[in-house]
Amino acid sequence: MPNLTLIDVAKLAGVSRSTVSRVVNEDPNVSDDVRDRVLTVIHQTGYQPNMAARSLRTKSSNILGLVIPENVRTLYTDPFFLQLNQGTTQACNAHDKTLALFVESNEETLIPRVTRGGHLDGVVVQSGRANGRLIRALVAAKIPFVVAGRPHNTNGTSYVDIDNTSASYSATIHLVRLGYRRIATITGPLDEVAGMDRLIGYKRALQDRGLPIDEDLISPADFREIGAYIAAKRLIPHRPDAVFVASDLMARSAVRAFSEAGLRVPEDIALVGFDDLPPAVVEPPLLTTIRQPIIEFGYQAVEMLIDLIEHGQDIPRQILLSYELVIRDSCGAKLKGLAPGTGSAISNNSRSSQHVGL
Amino acid sequence: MPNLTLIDVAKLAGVSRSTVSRVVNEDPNVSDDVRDRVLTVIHQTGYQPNMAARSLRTKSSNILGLVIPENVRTLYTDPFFLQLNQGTTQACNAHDKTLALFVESNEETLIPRVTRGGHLDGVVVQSGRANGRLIRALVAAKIPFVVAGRPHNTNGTSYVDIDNTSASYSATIHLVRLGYRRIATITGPLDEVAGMDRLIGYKRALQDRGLPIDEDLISPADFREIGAYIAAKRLIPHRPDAVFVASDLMARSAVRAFSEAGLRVPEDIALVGFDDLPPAVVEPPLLTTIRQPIIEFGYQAVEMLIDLIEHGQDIPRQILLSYELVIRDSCGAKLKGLAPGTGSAISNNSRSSQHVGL
DNA sequence: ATGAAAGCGCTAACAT
DNA sequence: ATGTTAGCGCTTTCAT
Repeated sequence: MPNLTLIDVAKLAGVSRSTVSRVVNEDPNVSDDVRDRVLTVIHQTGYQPNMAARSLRTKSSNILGLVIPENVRTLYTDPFFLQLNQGTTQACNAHDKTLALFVESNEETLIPRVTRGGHLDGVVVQSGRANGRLIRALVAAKIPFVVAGRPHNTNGTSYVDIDNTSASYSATIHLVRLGYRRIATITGPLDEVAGMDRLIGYKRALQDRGLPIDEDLISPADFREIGAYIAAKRLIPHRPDAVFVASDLMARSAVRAFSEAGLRVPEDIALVGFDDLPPAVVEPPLLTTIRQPIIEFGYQAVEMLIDLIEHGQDIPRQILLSYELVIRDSCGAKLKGLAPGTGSAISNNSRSSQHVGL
Repeated sequence: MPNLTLIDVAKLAGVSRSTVSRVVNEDPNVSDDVRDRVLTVIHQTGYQPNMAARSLRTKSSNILGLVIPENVRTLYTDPFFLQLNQGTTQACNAHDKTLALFVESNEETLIPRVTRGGHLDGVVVQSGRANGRLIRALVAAKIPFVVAGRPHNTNGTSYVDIDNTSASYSATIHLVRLGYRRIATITGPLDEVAGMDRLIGYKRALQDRGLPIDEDLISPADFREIGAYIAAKRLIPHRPDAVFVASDLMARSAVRAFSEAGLRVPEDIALVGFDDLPPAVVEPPLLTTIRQPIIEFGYQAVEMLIDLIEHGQDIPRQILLSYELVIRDSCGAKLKGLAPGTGSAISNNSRSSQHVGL
């Protein structure tokens, strides 16, 4: 039977309500016997402090928001979001925070639901899409926030991300090392940070190894299946011997496009993907790919957010997480007898996450 | 710049704060010109009412909880939970409710997090597992709740479920109609309602068609892969010609067990599954199975909960949703030329959901 | 170490 | 139609 208040407990314990409050909040300035008495009453009655009243006073609710400006269906279907979510949920559990979910592709209705006063101590924003309006609204509402996963606009905001440039650099270098010379790329959307960074890494790798950058071998796409299919077809006449594809999902499309043109992967054309999500291993050829620590990623975003809430967010914090190159079949390393092992060999970047300058 | 209150708005608009409150809450007793004036100020200032204060007064937070007594990993991996979740999330969006997520397999820590006062207007509990303690805690805390998905303890509680008995009855009848006579079953855990109900439907179908119930043909399992594998092996010496398996995941295990014994599905032994989740169609033989409207299911649970919150929960409400028998390859209907069509033919129970007596 | 009292921002009688 | 007022349950000075 709850609905009892501090006053009820105070009466039962024969003390004032301030004392009960102190006990509940573990204030050391309470004598041991009084504390025991109060605690006993609390346990017997099952008293639970009223959160609304508490947050009204303290201006803090212990609730963190997870904002995903996407369709509900997308969230529960796309393995990227699922893993990101898993990480954030686990982190909230670990820190005893309540997690509120805001999933809606329409910013118009999403924004007021999130900013609607007082509810939230802070939010994690998940999306690769442009979300300038949302972020501006968050700033205006003074809600602390961290952007997780492919942030679009990063100036002055705190975020957690993969080091996309460095990862795509490694992927491309891997292909160079295997002896390929006409290395193409199928990119993500170039107006997204992740898409652009992965292209930059690709270019930089070619430059560093003295290979020419051939615009015909750069085929822009959009992280989606059809876009990648078309992009792959476009590449064929230019006879690449390898392709770095900016996501596993797109890599699968590319495999299809190539095989329709009679090109086998990796015999006729090698492939490296990005993500290491289920599409990478759903069917042969198993994809050599860049593994992102996505769960970790969601986890870190929450921890950063909590830190921001507790210690102020004047200085934006930014973390880049490391990745792994997972070598499987599509790059042809095994074919060439160059794979380090039988199973999926893993080559690490830097094991620990690296902080990046402000 | 938020952090302004009713009083600030009132001053700026030259009215009292009750008037502003009335405008915000769409009370008709406000003259048009005053309303306009206040609304203007609200828009200009970007005022948003403080939720904590509001819920302290009204005893209502507009937050619904989604309680899932499972591992976080399970939630984000098991397609059943994913779909259930999708439905609840969509319903919360549609009703402009904030959704708070509580995912934790340990009831010890889960319960206080959920009941911790005042937060929640109500919760949807998702689980097939025994959750007596959780439910008792909810009752004690006077938090309205609805159980979604295979509730264990149903006395006096409101819930949404599939009509498991009727569905398994249909599945079994389908096998009888196809001419099978030694029809076995691999069950779910018999201490769960869903597991038991599916067994009951199976038995009832055999009885109704004058077939004997042979205990040797009833092989208990637990909705898990290994359990089902063993259960299937156990069945083989008794030479069933068909099996009704209480979940698709288990059906896949059974296919494996049979094929290892040289039995082909459906040529040597027919199979009907349950769920119509991805495992049903991931590889041949495509499973004939019972499709549950799981998303709908989560959606209905939320709507029921809202109704409970608004109109009192003295009378527990209980809804059984209809299912569909999806005919694919594993039952052998096509083999026998008895399938209604080429694609997956669908036979309906009753299209609309049916309310079940109190 | 404990109690008294003020007030967080809001809504809902109750007045007018 | 609008204003006045009294709390909702809690934390937090300020006294003692």
